[in-house]
This record gives sequence, structure tokens and C-alpha cells, in this order.
Amino acid sequence: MVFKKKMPARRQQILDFIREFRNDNGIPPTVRDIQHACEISSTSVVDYNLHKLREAGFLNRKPDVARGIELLDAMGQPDFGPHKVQIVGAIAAGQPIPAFSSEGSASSAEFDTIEVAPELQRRFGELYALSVKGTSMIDALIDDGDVVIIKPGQEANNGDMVVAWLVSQEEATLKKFYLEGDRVRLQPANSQMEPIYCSADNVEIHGKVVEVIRKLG
Amino acid sequence: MVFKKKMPARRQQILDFIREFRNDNGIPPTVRDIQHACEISSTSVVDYNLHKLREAGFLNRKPDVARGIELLDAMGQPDFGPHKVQIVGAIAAGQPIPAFSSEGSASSAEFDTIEVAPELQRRFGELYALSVKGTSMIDALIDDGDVVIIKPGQEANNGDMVVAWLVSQEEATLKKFYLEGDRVRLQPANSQMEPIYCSADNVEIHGKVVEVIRKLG
DNA sequence: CAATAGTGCAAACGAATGTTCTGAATACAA
DNA sequence: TTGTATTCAGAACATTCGTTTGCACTATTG
Repeated sequence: MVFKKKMPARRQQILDFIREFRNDNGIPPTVRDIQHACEISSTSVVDYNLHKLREAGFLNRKPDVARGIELLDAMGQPDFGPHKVQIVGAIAAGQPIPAFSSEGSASSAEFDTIEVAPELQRRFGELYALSVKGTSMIDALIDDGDVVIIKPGQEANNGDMVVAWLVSQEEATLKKFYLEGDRVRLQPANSQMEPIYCSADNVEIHGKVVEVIRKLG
Repeated sequence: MVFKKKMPARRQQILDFIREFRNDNGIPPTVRDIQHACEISSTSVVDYNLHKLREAGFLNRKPDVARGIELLDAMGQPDFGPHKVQIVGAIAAGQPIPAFSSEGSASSAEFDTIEVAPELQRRFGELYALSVKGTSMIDALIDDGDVVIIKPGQEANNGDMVVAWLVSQEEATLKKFYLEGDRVRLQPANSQMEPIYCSADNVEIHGKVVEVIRKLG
């Protein structure tokens, strides 16, 4: 159980300060910025704790470069810069999602992307996006052209809006998910619409919808 | 006509490099980074051009701090960090928008905020947000709890979705805007609904909706 | 107790980096 | 042309800043 030894208060304070400083100033702090802010009497103490934080995977340090502290997000990726999410395909009524069927597609590269709030990626980690084609999702108040941000995963809690793949129908849909015994109720967001009931093994969850974005103008 | 003297190629190159470097590395370049990337033979030349770029309003420099170059966006604001937009109030059917009626409210401070994609603010400049209460906007596919991002302004082009204030009714609404002679047609996004017609002087445009955000989970 | 790892402190070193000085080449207007 | 502002070059300077070294204190373990 070497997972999480308690983090010393000072180390947590340093980590918090780095994030705050970066949010306020747009650039990471120097060792001495941290020293003064955390009322540490020596830069070597800061250096020592930064070293420990690096070992623990909270940040990167570029050797010999000023302000070379780079915070890492939950995925261990640098969390600066425009937070782009790949739009891996389109989702439409009764259509397979291309990116899922042709799974062998090259690692990435030629996808469209959409910028999202950095906070989203910090909170959920890796994300992808689907562009909605057609008005088939209108019952979920999702229009043609909207983009849904998805956290990939095979599991969902009751009430989550999920990307569901109906195996026998070969159809993808966005619905609210409820597990009821050994069958699944897929409920349109518009409660006046009738839900769909499926046996659990006919439904594959591909991810949870965490945000819907509609660009205008 | 002192508006835009042509920018020397080298200066443009420097500006482009700063942005690119910042996107790639998360921190601004040093003077010497710029020097080498742009194949300039002296740091003083870089310093000179940065000075000129600062005068022209493209960037800020924090004196004596490493990597103290701060790019400015179209509004002259630093363009780093989490791009938060103030949620200045709620919009609901037949209700005034609190933030607009009590105009004397303190400069800001105690508003909620929502993070948006940095690219949005770079493109539109100053923005604010409204939280939608109730289902009165359901005809525009905007649900209770959705947040609309607004670019403030009194003007709109035909087809824009706007925040319209109906003076005599004392009512705020989100509709598509069409100017037809001396009257205004306010068209719900759902084309099956009937439009509202008003005399032009009964409609105040408070801003254009540039994005709708719905958070789930 | 001794041994060891973890943490904190002070001081100094040296590389990285912003700044300034002097001069010259270039462009442009009178 | 002449003069003036702009732009560039080279070098040196001053500060910032990452890094290292040596030592001390504490806590835990055997």
C-alpha cells in the first residue's frame, strides 16, 4: 500500500501556491517566489520539496530554465495551453460512430478539435468530443451542430447521460442511463418522451456526457 | 491616420514566435529564445523590438523578471490563465435581469463565474454570462440551468441570437433577431413557434449569444 | 541505544536572463 | 545631398534564479 502517504502540509502549500500563482500571473513561480510566499527560509528547502513533488508525479521541472515548473494534470499531462479535445466523429440517429467502428484508425492527427475550459480537463482527465449531426437528439435538447464532451468509460451511474451503443440495432444514442435489475432504461432528457428498455447485454456504455456546447454566430 | 503603420516582418515574426512558443511550452520565451529562433544576432535587437511591440500594445513586459513577456488579447487584457466569465445574473421568462436593473451594483466581486475556452475570449473580447432559470427558453433548446455566453453590445445582425429587452413588457428573452423596416421580428430558434413582432424602439439589444453551455453530472 | 531516512536551514556558486551602452547600417523625408 | 528616425550589431553589465554543498534537527525502526 505505497499509494498515498500523507502529503506534508508544506508540500501541499507549495503545490497550491504554484497553481494559484500561475493562475494569477500566467507564468509559473520561481523557486524564490515559492520561498517567500510559503515563508520558507531557504531555497534549498523549496528545491527539496519540488524534487519530492516531481517524484510523486505532480509536476515536471525543466532543468536550468527559469520558471521551469510545469504542473501536471490527473493524466500526467502538462496542463497549460489551449485545452483541445478531439472531435472523434459525429453521432446521428441510427448511425454507427465512425471512430468507434474503424477502431484501427491512426493514433490521431487528423481529427478536428474543440477548445474547452481548462477546468473540465483538470476535473475529468482525458476527454473526447462528438459532433451531433441531425436533429435526432432534439428530445435531449441537443441540436444539429452541437458538440458533446464525453468522458470515456464503460460504467455509468443512474441518471448520467451516456453515449450508449445498442448492439443489435447497431445504433448510437445519447440518453439518461438507469440500470433496473438486469435490464437498462434509457430515458430521453425530455421526460414527455417514452424511454427505451433494453437487456443489459445489448447496451454498451461508451462514456458519460459531461458537457454540451453550442456555438452560435 | 496613425492607426496601423506596417509592422516590420521581423517584429511580426517575433510576435508569432512568442505565441507559438507559449502554446508549445506553457511559458513565455526568454529574450534569448527569441533571438535564436528568429536568427537575430543580438539580444539588444530583441529587446528593442519588444519595446516597440509594447508601445504598440501587443504585449506587456514585467521588468527584471525572467520570461516576463505577457501577450495581450484584442481587449488589451492578458490572455493567459483560466478564462473566467462572470455570470451576472439569471434570465427567466417575463423577469427582468437583476444585474441590469440594479445597475448601480458594485463593480463586480461577488458574482459567480464560469470557465470558457480561451479561444472564445480571444475572438470576442469581453464577455459575460447569464444562467437560465426555468424552462421558458426550451423553444430555443436551452434548458433550465444552462449558461449562455454573451458578447455585450447594442447592435445585432439579422439572424443573431440576442438578449432582447422588451421595454413595455419589462421582459428579457433570448431570440433570433431580424430587423424588418422599422419593426423587429424576434424568432424563436424552434421554427415551429410563432415569432414576436415589436416596434424597433420597444426592443433593446443587450448582447449577442455566442455560446450555450450545459454542464452535466 | 544506534542507524537511517526525511526534512529544514544557510550560504555560496554559476548559469540563465533582462538591461544598457556605443556605434553603425538603413530608410525616409526635406 | 543633408538630416533625422528607425533598425540592427556587438559587447559588457547586473540581476535573477536554478543548483549544490555542508550541516543540523526530527522521527522512525531495529
